[in-house]
Amino acid sequence: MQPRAAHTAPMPSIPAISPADLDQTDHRLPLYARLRDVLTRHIAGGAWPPGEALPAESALASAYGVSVGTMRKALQQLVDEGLLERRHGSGTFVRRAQFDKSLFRFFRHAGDTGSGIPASRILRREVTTAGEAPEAALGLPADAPVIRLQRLRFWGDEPFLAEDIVLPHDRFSAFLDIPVEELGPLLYPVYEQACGQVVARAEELLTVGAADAVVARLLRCRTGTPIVSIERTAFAHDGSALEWRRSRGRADGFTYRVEIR
Amino acid sequence: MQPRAAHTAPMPSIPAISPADLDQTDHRLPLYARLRDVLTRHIAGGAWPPGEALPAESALASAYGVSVGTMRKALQQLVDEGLLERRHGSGTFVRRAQFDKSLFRFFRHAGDTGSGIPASRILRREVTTAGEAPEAALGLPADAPVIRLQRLRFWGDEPFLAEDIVLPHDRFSAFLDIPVEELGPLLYPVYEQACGQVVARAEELLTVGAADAVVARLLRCRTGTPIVSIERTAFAHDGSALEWRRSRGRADGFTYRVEIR
DNA sequence: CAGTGGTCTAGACCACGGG
DNA sequence: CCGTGGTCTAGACCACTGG
Repeated sequence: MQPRAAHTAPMPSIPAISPADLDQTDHRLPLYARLRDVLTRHIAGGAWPPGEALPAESALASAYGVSVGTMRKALQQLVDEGLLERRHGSGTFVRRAQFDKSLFRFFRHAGDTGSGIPASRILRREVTTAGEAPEAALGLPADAPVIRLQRLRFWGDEPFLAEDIVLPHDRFSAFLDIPVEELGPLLYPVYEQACGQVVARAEELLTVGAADAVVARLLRCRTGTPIVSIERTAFAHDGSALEWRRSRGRADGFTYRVEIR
Repeated sequence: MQPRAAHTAPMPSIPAISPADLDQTDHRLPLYARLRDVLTRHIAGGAWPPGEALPAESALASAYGVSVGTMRKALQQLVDEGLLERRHGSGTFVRRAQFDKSLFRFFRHAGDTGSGIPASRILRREVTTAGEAPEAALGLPADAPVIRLQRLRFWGDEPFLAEDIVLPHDRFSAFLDIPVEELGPLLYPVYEQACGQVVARAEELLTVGAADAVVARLLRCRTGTPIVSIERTAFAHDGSALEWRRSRGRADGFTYRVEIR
């Protein structure tokens, strides 16, 4: 999609909505799906500030020259994907901090409040070729270039999670333009805004093992300490794999909550 | 598969559909939601054999005296819940074996195939009052009567999972009429067919701990062996809690897979 | 109160599947 | 070919929110 560089000017606050936007979408898709994609692009581009209302569905419908019912179907899909929130009587809103909720799960120690985002420090960022597990998960050939990230997360001063993150270099080359110091604790918004890559869903695989020497040093525990490992593969709307991530933390005090539907 | 209440007569193969069915639903709900509930009841009652088609949406709509669009919305909700499957050009079908897929997650040991349902043995069934964790999760008063089930699951001869299951006695009294020997490995279909309770979603909470004496005996391991515990609370469509369940198994060889949306 | 999203209708046309 | 579900339209009416 539209990979934007790190230094672009802020978006205009009044988004340019026009029926011509539809021409930039896949003509084979149904109209509501093309509307959904157009709106997704506007939302990802920051056209409407999170927390503020979009135009009314009737206004959007006439702006794009479609019926209200069709626009409703597009909007509803975005609600299902977690991008929008609709409030009866007041309007349609861009959801903020969606990543905390559905695509973000943490190790939690007994004492913490469970709210807030832990601090993180990036230990390394490099371009290499992926190992076996990541490349299989990302569907890449054995020698494809990838961006590899090593990160450590903290509650206060205590490291509790060691992360290895792997991104396909092709889609994420713009990610390398961003100084490591400017990366905040949340990466998915960066993927969206810098690389135009939107995470739609993810799979996680949990296992329990023992700390090896590297992990033990990072987490300040002994080799052999019980460790929980979470391998996550994140996917785009089209089903292609965007990111592979392995997070490891001490098993004591570990808590993982899932909603199943 | 579908264990039906022991003494009931077989269902009629031609379901009696009539607009009067709607009177038995909550009048405060929107029409499509009431249609959804009516259809759920028919499906749970076995009105349409799994794998065979329901009447066409237009036929259903006129049978209930509603418009096609409204009927479509009801049917779509059942698709989202996994009860139905629609195939363009051929029809609407009751899905079989839905419980394997979304509401069923297992401990898996390295060697197993990952397919199939493990055998299970029920060790105890009794009516008591719940402990602290279950009663809080079920939203019951401290001294409410509950049905408590202790169950052990096997891969072949090897026990790998010890389960404690708690059900509110009020809703599940019919469950006690079913002989323990007739209970198969899947309980949710029994809840549906014997007690009319349909599980719509669930929450699971994973933690890692050590085996106490009781669990160690059941799982044939030493006290203190690392153990994974999964606490699940299952909810009905109206949001009320139906079942609390804690499953514990050895941490080595443990695997848990989740899809996040 | 005016404006928003939520429900429901009635119908047209299209795309797919199987006989 | 016919019957199925999928898309899209145009509109009426209701229920909720906020000033």
